[in-house]
Amino acid sequence: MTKDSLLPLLTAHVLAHGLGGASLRPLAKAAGTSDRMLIYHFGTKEALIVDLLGYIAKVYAAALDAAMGSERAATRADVVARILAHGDAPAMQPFMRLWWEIVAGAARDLPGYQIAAQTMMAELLGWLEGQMPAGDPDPQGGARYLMTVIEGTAMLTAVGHGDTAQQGLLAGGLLPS
Amino acid sequence: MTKDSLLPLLTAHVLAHGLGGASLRPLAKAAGTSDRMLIYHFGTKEALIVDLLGYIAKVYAAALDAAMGSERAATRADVVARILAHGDAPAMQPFMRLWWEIVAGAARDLPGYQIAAQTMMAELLGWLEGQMPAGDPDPQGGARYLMTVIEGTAMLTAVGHGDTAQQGLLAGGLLPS
DNA sequence: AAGTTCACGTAGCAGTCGCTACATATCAGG
DNA sequence: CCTGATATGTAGCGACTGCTACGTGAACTT
Repeated sequence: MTKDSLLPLLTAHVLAHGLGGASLRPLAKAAGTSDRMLIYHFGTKEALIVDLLGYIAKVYAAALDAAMGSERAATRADVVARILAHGDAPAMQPFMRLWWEIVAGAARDLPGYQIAAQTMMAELLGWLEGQMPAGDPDPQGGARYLMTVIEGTAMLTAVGHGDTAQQGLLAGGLLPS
Repeated sequence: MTKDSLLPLLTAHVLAHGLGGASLRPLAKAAGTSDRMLIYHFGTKEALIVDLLGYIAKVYAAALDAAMGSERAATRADVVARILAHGDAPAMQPFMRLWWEIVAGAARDLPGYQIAAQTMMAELLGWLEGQMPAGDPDPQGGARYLMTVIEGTAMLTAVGHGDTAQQGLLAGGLLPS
């Protein structure tokens, strides 16, 4: 029972039940240990959360790499459509729910949240740059532009305004019609 | 001591200390009452939160109306610049921090969160529609497009990727250069 | 004047929180 | 064989959680 064998189990519990309300005893049960042992390994609940966020960021990076198709999209709209489909996949939804908790924690400057969120966004940006269509006039700037649009769409979707975002993407020429 | 006189004080406390970790006794102290009385008035903590979210949505609507300048912007980029400046104002930052908690709650389907978030986004959309430049070819779609971009920028700013979003807006022609 | 409802204080319930003290059990190195 | 570090279980601490039981003045109704 090392830290590294604990982190995947803790991640699974947090994906299912959330990060903000997580407490040591349920976390320990999910990981097959006791709260006593979690403190033994991580020292503090806060340190556990920080370690866990770092691990989740690495898992997210690996998931993005795995989802990276080798063929490039033909247009920016195709890039947007591809990544939105990826985010809408049922397998991604527990992660999406967790993501907004991470954003909320980052906005409140809780330890570890900012770094984890920045790591994941930097990873997404790199992925997007690699996905930009060949011959795009401004791949760097375009990737940043698409990331902004994509995250706005994700947020509006989370609060039930997904259709509004879709209409916006259409009006902006960012969805294949 | 009625509900309506309590809600502004509760809102102030929640803006300062967050919504997720709020518990009855600190809330009561901030409102000058006891936890006993909060339960007396609202019945349940959950009902209190739902009422509070509804009230906060109304406060947000009023704040938007008050911030609505009478003169229209000349370009879409000016609309974006104006509302981003509004969101970056120091007075708005406690609300922004709260906003991400609301989004996280909506993503987890906590009672009241979705409705409050939808109300606020609908209000913002209406405001944007009224702000679109005269002669804009597609005010409805354009407003939805700008809202998506603006919310994406807000999220990236919250996690410390504000500069990335700025570069994206520039590349998308959505910031006055 | 009697009865009813409202508004509020005090005290406390059962449960959970993060964390600790203490006792072991296991196992490698001298 | 002894010793020290690593690992784990049991019990519990004090603080806090949402919430309730109970009592009491004040106001309003009939």
